[in-house]
Amino acid sequence: MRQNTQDARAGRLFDSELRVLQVLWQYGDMPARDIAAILGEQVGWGKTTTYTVIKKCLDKGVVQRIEPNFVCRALLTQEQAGRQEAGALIDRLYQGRADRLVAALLGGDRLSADEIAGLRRLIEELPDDAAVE
Amino acid sequence: MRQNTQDARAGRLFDSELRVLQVLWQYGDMPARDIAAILGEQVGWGKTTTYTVIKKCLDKGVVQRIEPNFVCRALLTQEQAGRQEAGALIDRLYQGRADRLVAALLGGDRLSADEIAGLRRLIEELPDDAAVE
DNA sequence: AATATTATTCTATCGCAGTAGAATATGAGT
DNA sequence: ACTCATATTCTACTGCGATAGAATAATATT
Repeated sequence: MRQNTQDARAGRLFDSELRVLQVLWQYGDMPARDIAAILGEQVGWGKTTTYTVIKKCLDKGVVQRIEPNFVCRALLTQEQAGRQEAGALIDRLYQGRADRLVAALLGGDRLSADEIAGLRRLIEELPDDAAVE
Repeated sequence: MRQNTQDARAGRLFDSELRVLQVLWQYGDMPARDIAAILGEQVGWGKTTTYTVIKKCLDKGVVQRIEPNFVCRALLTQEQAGRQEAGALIDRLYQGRADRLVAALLGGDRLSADEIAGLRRLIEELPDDAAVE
């Protein structure tokens, strides 16, 4: 019997893969062994764990392997990953309407006054007719 | 060897549980057997599956059982669930900064012109000093 | 009350994300 | 070329979310 009857998230990134990507986003291209060192220290992973997860990222096409030295390069930007995940959340919990998520955040307590001010500036600069669909 | 080295999501709702909640949000309080009927049709679940998932919701405290007739009531609003999930996403991918998520959405293509206009109105009505932290 | 039907629980299977030990390959130093 | 150290792969275990069959309890029907 199949799992996840109708899977909404296609190329979902797992937490473990995200950890690898985050290292690459933070430090740029980097040999696998260094990633292992960093994640070993940051989250206590054994080095084989890191290599295994990197492998999955390679298979999934979100990381590229460059020789020599098993240098890893993220093929997905942090922005792309963020949008992708946000999109999945919006579909799962906000009936596909991004504005409802934004409204929920504006109405919640996760935004400081400064942040709201920044967003206000941002949204005022946006052209009225942006992103016509 | 513990799994999920440092789990960011505490009371996370699983997709299956969300399905049950969504039925309750949509139709209001409802006997388990009716939920099973709906989910059987909507997503093809066997009825025992529904009962099992409902049980988990009960254990987790997000659904309340009311007798007679095993009536289920959501103890978590859709808004609460949405904020909770959004918060997890923000922590996972936006360094805990909600405004970055909003900015990403504003910069993306998930918002129509109408939606942006609505948000602009919303944000303009917000007091400058809302949600001081 | 005996029987049929439907509701509910008990318990189990399955697949996958997370994790890593042991085996192997690669390179450095002599 | 040989030894040692380190890098990389191979393979496997584990826990849990998803799913549901079989057993039991409750209710309706005759």
